[in-house]
Amino acid sequence: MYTLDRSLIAGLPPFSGLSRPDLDVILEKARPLRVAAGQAVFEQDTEAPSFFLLLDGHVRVVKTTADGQQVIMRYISAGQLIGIATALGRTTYPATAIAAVDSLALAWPNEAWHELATLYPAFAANTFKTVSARMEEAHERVVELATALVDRRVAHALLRLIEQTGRRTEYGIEIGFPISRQDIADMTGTTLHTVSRLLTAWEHQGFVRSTRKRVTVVDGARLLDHVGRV
Amino acid sequence: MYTLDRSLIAGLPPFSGLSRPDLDVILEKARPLRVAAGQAVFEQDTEAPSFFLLLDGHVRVVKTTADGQQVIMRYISAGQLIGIATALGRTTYPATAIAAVDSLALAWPNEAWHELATLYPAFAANTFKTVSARMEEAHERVVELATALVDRRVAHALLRLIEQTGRRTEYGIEIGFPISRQDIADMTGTTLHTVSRLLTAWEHQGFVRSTRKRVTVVDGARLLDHVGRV
DNA sequence: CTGGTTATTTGCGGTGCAGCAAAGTCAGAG
DNA sequence: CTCTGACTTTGCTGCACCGCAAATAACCAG
Repeated sequence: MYTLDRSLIAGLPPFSGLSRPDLDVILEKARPLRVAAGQAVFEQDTEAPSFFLLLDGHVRVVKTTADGQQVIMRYISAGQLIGIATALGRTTYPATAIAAVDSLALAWPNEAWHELATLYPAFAANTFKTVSARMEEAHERVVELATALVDRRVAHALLRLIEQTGRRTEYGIEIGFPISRQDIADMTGTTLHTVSRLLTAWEHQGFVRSTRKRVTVVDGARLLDHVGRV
Repeated sequence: MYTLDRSLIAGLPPFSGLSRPDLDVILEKARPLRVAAGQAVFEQDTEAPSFFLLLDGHVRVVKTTADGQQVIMRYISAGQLIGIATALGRTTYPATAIAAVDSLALAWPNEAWHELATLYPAFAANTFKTVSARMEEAHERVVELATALVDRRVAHALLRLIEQTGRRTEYGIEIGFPISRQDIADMTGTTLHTVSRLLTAWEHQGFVRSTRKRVTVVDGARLLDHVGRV
């Protein structure tokens, strides 16, 4: 058993601008959901009955193509909404969400979204901002995939990850959850072999350090400069 | 001089669900803008004073990278909004918009968007739908760029274009505006040379026909099947 | 501690596609 | 009609990257 810390939730972006009583009404409708590492929060192309707020942990959102290839669309950290299919007018999830570590989420039934969106304009506005931001991120990724070489794409992916989830360590900034070479490859449209080769090369040059499922960026600026050359 | 055909505009997606008097108020605030083929409607990274509705013609939305490479994000056809930077909370345009043919647009000052969005909920909701749809398109493109080979990407691009703008002709369905090999390359992250080679190969096989800046898809189904094989 | 599973490294050969170069083709301006 | 610039085709060469294979290396359960 546990109790929700409402004051923590009140500060999260999806609910910014909402009054405390309003928030209580909203939280009333949610149920907590624990997800073990490696387990799915929801699966691509299945009926979408709920949307979620990640309270703790890290979740990767993965699209699988018809021929089985996987692409990691994004990593979700605590405080972010996920699986908001209903807000986009969909009835199925467009991707699978897998917990990268043991995670805790709140789940709302879809009906709640529509109630909340009409009752609390700030909530609808926040969702719109989120969707806008994700559209722009996706556009930037399209540009990068269409124009940049693999080393640049992988470097950018690492820098984005440490920006979103990085923790200071003795040697630099470490990505805040376990991530394999395969995962990084699935984020950047390459193979685990190529990622492995890049990481070892960069480790020799002192830009990064890595062990099994852990990556630390020692000097992000020099890494970016390194891959920047034509 | 010309007069707006309000009944035509009333049927366009961005304004669906709005009453005729409401629409008149909205149209009052717009000014017409003619753009010759090859001219920019707006330019990337410049101040965004207005948003636009394309009434006639075709416009391509292009992002240019720091090192000068171009990526065509989308083609806009008549009836679609464009340059809605302000709706996304931006003050500059994230891309350049170039008329592919002589085109006609309506331009509204940004202030109008915020007025309209608050006065007419249906307008805001339509915009949200548009942004959601573009986010999903962008996600699909990320997946395709990350997993599919060039021939598949080019084939898909052609099929999307004929779906959006195709006109029946004697031999098949022709893309509704002039488009060069370079343009197709900029849509799919490849080079004009590769596109040229693909088109000639496909022409020999009877899938497409093409002349200078014109592409006709003869048999889309067989083309897709052809590039689908591993 | 030990065996088994999962993740990583690294070499080698193959290939999809870019880049360069040059010729050919078409359209519009004058 | 012809000249000029824009577009397209096509061959050749090279390289970035993938795919396969096999050897470590790290973690986990019992």
